[in-house]
Amino acid sequence: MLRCLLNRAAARLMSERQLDKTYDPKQVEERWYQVWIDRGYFRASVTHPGRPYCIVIPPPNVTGSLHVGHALNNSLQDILIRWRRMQGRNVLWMPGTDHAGIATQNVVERQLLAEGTSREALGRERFLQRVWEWKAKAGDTIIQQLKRLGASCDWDRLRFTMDEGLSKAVREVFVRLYEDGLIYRGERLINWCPRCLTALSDIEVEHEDIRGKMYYIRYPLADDPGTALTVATTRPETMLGDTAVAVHPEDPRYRHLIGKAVRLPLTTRDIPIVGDTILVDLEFGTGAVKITPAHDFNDFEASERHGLPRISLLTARAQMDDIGLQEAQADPSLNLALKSVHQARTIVVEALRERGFLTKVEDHKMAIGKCYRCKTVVEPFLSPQWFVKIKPLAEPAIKVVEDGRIRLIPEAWVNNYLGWMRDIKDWCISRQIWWGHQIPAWYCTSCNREHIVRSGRAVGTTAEGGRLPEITKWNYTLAQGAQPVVAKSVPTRCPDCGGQEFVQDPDVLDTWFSSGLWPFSTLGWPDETPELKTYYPTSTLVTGLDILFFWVARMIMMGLKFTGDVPFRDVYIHALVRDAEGQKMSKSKGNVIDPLHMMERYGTDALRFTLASMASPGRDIKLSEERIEGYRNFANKLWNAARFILMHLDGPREDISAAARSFPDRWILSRLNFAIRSVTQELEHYRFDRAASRLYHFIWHEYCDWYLEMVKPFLQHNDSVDARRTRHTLVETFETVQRLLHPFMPFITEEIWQTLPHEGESLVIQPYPEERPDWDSKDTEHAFGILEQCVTTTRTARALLNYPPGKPVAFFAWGSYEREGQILETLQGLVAHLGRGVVQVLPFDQWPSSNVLRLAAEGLTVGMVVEGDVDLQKALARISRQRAEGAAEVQRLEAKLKNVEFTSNAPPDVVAEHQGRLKVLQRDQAVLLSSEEQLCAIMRRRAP
RNA sequence: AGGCGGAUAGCUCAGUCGGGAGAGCGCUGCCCUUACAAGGCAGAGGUCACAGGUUCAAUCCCUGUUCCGCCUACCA
Repeated sequence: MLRCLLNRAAARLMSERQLDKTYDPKQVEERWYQVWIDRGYFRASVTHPGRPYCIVIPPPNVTGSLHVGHALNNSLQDILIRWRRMQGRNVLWMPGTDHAGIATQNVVERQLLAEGTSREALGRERFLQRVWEWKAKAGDTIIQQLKRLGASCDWDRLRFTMDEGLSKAVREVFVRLYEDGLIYRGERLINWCPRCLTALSDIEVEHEDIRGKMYYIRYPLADDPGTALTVATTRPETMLGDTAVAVHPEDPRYRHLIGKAVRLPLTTRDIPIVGDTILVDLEFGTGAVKITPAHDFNDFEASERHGLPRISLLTARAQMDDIGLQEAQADPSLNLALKSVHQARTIVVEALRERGFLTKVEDHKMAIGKCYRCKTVVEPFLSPQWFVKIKPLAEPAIKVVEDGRIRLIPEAWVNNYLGWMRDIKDWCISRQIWWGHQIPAWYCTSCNREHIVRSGRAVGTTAEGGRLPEITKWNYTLAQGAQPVVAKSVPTRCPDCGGQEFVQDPDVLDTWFSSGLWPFSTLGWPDETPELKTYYPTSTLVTGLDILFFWVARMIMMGLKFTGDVPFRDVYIHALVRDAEGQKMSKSKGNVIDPLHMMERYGTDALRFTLASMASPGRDIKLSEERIEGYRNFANKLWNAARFILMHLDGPREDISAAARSFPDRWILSRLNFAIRSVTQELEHYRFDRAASRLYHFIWHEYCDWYLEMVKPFLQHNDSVDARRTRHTLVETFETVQRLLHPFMPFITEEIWQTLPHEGESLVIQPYPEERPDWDSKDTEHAFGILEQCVTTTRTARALLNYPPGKPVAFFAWGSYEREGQILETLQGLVAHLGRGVVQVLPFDQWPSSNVLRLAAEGLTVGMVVEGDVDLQKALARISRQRAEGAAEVQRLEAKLKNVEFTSNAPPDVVAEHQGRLKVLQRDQAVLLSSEEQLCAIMRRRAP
């Protein structure tokens, strides 16, 4: 015990001179990242040699904070980027942030609320100033966190979606689309968030199933109140806005009623009965459908088909609107004005019931839409909005994916993408918020006409409501505090009426409008910059599937339209990160794994490696802290391998020809080459998980568990030829390992690499390992297989029999001496070293020789077949025969064996069960095993 | 409602020629062997969801069923 402690103390003294015993990420990461930045390794230049390789970062919200989804997304990008950089490509990783319109505005509005004020109170200009201030303050956070993650972006090129350059691109795109007739303004039914007070596009609405109710309401015929049509609805409060009832023209129940009218309950209005094949499903409900054009998308379309009026019952805050109620001729005694939708429903249902119109209420499963930013229930809302006519843009975007000019990885998403694109609806791009790119549309105050210009400058404000063009009144009324700004300079003169004053549209563009331009706007478009020429189309896009439609689809459409080329070649789509239970991470559930906390605790490399190893295609990632801990241990393992190697490097190194290399050296080079080949292949196929797993297995199990163990005897005598050569291979292989692993674990590999003998100033710019066919050695790997079996067999037998660790074990092999036997003989030293204790290798065909028996008499004896074609039954028969014929010597020795018995007849079931497997039978039976097919011999320890 | 994905060890998951059932974590036993106890060695543990079919042979291919997840969606 004492000796052990002393040994450990001595070892610690020795090692502390070089590296600490455990890897401490903290003091390594910051230091190296600063060096990399200072030396400009991440800087891209169009003049760099090498084929361009470019990734544009999915820009995170400028005021956001790094969550685990970012960590995954950016770890994978950094792996690709570092790998390609080391391969000598001209690499650009373009970083940037997104202004994230609604999300950011909401954040600042919450701050204002806490201060007891509001954006309306501040007014548009001061509010925007406030957001810019917040952006200046918080905008750096996410960037610093990405740096912490090791992201090797070219930070000098950092862009923001509301930069002047990018804003210019946005206006240019808007104008060109307008000129091409692909942008239009119109009063349409859109999705409206009554909390954010803005329109949303279709995909910004999240659907959620709820248990609702279906209400059946009688609509009496106007000319025959005794007869009634019964309609079914889930939203009875909107019935006041009905402007027709539809039935199927082939429905025998109702077809004779088409053209007649019903008296709408709770109102004094008569509304027509129309025939409609699209809206009405004969099988569903009662077969009669109320048409409420201002509050339902289908009904809106039906109203277009039949030329029906639209009555909007709701205010922007989703309250019952006084004017709308009057228009609907609703019974004033109901007192619905300014009641919420929910209250209105109660009132209307109660009134219908009292007056005998409500015939039935039943449970009904239905879906409601919620705002993706604030989860408020959205309302279909009639309002003037800007739209992009999307079909002409979608068609080429479908084609490039069909053609394979853009590859989606995994391919499973192709169908999803195509299906969505083929069914795509016009894109509502106007938002009634303030934070974003204001729409470059100006209205003449005299004639109301709109003018779209590339640049417009406001020169004076007016509070005169009278000066507002009719066309913008709704928008300005809604945006209280947004003072109309009059422009006298641009456009200079209204071409239609000669008017000289203009008011800009107060709305801003959907955030995704500007991020849709990201791949080319960040490279300088619309100018023909060298960057654009060099790096566009970009190479790979790495993104989560949650923004496939929001962002990726728009980039493809915009890229094709404005550059005539695809924005990227490959789209790698990774999964969502969930918690260990598979739940979506959210702050409210409290199941968030904070990547910053993980980096702090386990090191950035461990986090990155975890995320990479879990990035299997087609499955969500269930992240757990234990997993990260496991890879922290992996980093530590690597670290200690480095310590071991450094500890043995004091001494000369000698390069030698391949032929003269030692067995362990030849073996590890062959395995290393295999690792290089597979890691590279897996990366080319975006199989980060497999690449990571190969690295893990190679480094831990092949390199550390076997190679470093095998090498120890070679290093015993410091100046020996063996030691000199081994040192050379140690450096050669371990340096290669650092390069191979660097894209995954950039920090620890740099730290280790710098302490190894090396050429060059940083691992970041070293070449990535390439295949070395001359390192391949099938023979060596075959021999290693035999060695491994011998060693494992010995250890297994020893463990199961509780055989003392230090006591010798005899080992004998069964096979042809010329082949495997000879191999084993040459590896005797290694078998002895790895198998612990004294091991003798004997050709098995001498068995039972006196040598073997002598060993057996002394202790545990292990034998195995090393050649595949031994017939078990025959072999066992031979053993019996030899014993029966009985060399006197054999019998004499056998008699001496107190506790070991040789069994010449393996039980048939044992043979059947264990044939071909390296396996020990039972606790009291030692042995023995096989190479490929055959069980070989069984020794039984007698019970004491 | 449609589409897609998944179901393999206690847990999380690999397994893309149709022939060997695997890894990590967890668990059990032994071991502080001079790189590493965040370690080493060994071990237990599976009807590859279910039912059919094709085949000499199926975790893998086909059909159907069940359960879970996701995406899309205008059934009032």
